[in-house]
Amino acid sequence: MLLNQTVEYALRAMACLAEVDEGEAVRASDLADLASIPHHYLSKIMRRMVVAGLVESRRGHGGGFQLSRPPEQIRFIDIFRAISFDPTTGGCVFGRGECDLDNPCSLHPAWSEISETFLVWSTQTTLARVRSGG
Amino acid sequence: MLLNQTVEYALRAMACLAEVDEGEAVRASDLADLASIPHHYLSKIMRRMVVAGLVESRRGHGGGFQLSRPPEQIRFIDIFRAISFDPTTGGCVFGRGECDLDNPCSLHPAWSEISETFLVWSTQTTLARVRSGG
DNA sequence: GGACCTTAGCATCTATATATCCATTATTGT
DNA sequence: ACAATAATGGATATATAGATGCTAAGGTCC
Repeated sequence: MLLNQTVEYALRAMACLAEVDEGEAVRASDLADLASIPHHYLSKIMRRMVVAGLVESRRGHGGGFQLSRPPEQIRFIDIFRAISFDPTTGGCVFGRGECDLDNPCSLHPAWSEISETFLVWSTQTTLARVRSGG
Repeated sequence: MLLNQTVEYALRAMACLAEVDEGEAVRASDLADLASIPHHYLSKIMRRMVVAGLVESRRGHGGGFQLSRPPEQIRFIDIFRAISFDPTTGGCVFGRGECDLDNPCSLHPAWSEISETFLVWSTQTTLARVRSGG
């Protein structure tokens, strides 16, 4: 798969949250079932979403998780960064410090092409895309 | 980073091989220095390239590795598949069996957009791109 | 044939990602 | 106040990725 397991889980969980009515909290265990994610592991992931400010949590009876703002204001890249998966920090594929736009390594052009594309996609795609299904 | 470490190493090593003159073998240790890859780890990666038929190896004095065919005939996806990183086998991000084009999950459209893009890129980009630097 | 070079293969070790368990804390409803 | 509910946090287990070391096997050169 293109992304790692945790990133995939996070995306799925957030997509599920975006599908439920706003103002309604979803319990961690329900979310786990809904998105087919190991219950306990999901808790850890959701915590990171809360810390990043993407999700609000309520404890106690009737509690659960819900998006802290409208789906159209939550970009995929926000979710990625919330779990420390930052596509922009890749740097040179060669790992060479001296590689930059002025003095690019041989892989640079081909690499930045796809890397830029991914960055743009994750910046422009929001959870609203999920709800509309478009 | 977008790709995992091993995929990145493989890409770097192959790019280095593509840069040297054809017909000239590069020793594993030289290649490791050139591409900044741990020596012993590179050996394992190169073995996979040999098994996949992308690279030929010669033992003994004057031996080493070299591409088994011209750079323009080695696609990035060939390299990825050689180390079991196959971007096409991702399937549904939701992990739902019932998700397909007729009955897509809510993440499907957004997801297949970037996933298709990556597939096309890795299929159309070859090591020739590395040599020309374009 | 013998000395030397270089990949091949295996076994192992460490780090990180992934997953689980359990006690604790906060909140709600009665 | 009490009991039930649900997130939180820490400790720990398991799997996989990443890295290393050593010996064997194959090849070159004199």
